[in-house]
Amino acid sequence: MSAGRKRTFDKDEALDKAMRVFWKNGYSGTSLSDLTTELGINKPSLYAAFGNKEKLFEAALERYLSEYASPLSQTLSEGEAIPVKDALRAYIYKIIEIQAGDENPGGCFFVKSHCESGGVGFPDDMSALMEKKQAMHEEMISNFLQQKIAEGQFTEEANLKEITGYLMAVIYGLSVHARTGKSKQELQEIANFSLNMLPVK
Amino acid sequence: MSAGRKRTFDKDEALDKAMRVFWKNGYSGTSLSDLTTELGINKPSLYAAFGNKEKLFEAALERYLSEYASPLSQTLSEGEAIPVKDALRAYIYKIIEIQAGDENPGGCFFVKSHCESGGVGFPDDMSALMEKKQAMHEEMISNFLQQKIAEGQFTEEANLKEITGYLMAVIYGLSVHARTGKSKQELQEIANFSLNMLPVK
DNA sequence: TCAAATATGTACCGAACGGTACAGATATAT
DNA sequence: ATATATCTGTACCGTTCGGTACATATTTGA
Repeated sequence: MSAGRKRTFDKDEALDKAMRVFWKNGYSGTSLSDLTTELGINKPSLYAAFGNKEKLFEAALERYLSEYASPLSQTLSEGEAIPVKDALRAYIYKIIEIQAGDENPGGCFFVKSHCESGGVGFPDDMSALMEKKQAMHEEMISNFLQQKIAEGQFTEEANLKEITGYLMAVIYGLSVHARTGKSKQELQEIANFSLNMLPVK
Repeated sequence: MSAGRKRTFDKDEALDKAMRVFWKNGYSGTSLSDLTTELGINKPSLYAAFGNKEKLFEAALERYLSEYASPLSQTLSEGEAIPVKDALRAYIYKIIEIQAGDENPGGCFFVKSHCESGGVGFPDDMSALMEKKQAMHEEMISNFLQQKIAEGQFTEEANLKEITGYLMAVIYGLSVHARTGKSKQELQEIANFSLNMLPVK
């Protein structure tokens, strides 16, 4: 073990708190004071542990994706034997739990960041990173749907690109609805309505 | 006419520019320097004309709604004799023109503001105002759909609240898609896909 | 035991923030 | 013509911004 004084806070816990602060306030809307107050540490400790504001934001976003997005994606890839609508319903219900859960800020951290992306205060590197993550998410959904199409679960005229874009739009839309304060139940109703209309045999 | 030196800039033009700056960067992401630079005036002139940053933002949001949202709403209310899908398609196509138009920042100013709402840097009064505007928009769409249901254009099991929530989700989702850089054509395909599945007779 | 290494708290940095005082310019009303 | 009203430009206000220097407190390895 290396020499030196021990850190008095849990780094992972601190990152989780930082993620929630950014999730609630956005990158531009969050100050270092907001962070140090919420994390209960002071600036030098924060900088020693995470680099700077931009790097901390990036770490927070990565954490959000690995903690929330990736496990949900597994829901889809594991649901191979399940009818496509049921798999998607399970997927979207979990998303709703996150975005409308009382323990979290409303909505989706990723969507919120997308809305900030491109602005003058938002780091260009981050915009580029988000574009990449966005493409990965789209590809994941597309792969899942491709497989279901190959399995013959969709009707013949179903178009992969359209369904993918549609599903992402619905997910994005639910996220904004969640941010505006819609309840889990309302979101679930909308999700079911959206799924029931899919061109599935 | 009142005495005093004349204003050297067009107030309406300045407000339009301010709207676009906020639209691109958000409330927290926009500084007074950003505004004075873009508007080509200095701070005392800006304050004399618009009050302060918060009031200017409010005026910009109101302008966005009256310039873009309200005329579009008229598209719907005028389309009384038109089949519901065609009316909605015309409505959403116009939205797409705005949100993916090269002359504008990407996405929807209102959705972007909703994502900022509730954050520490965002004025509470503004959050309250946006909630009101949001409710008005929802009611407008709901009224339109109610009428179409009354006309018998939807199938019997169609539920007003669900369709309204669904349509708003689709519109929100398209807005986020637009912010991530999707082309007008892609957005139109997604819009058509979304509309074609509606439970219309 | 003591030097090296790491974390902490205070106190500070220059820059940018939102906002304004004030002097000078320019218009109208009388 | 002149008093009054309004706008403009400069220069500044106190505060907060993101970020850091430095002294002190702990820890480990030798």
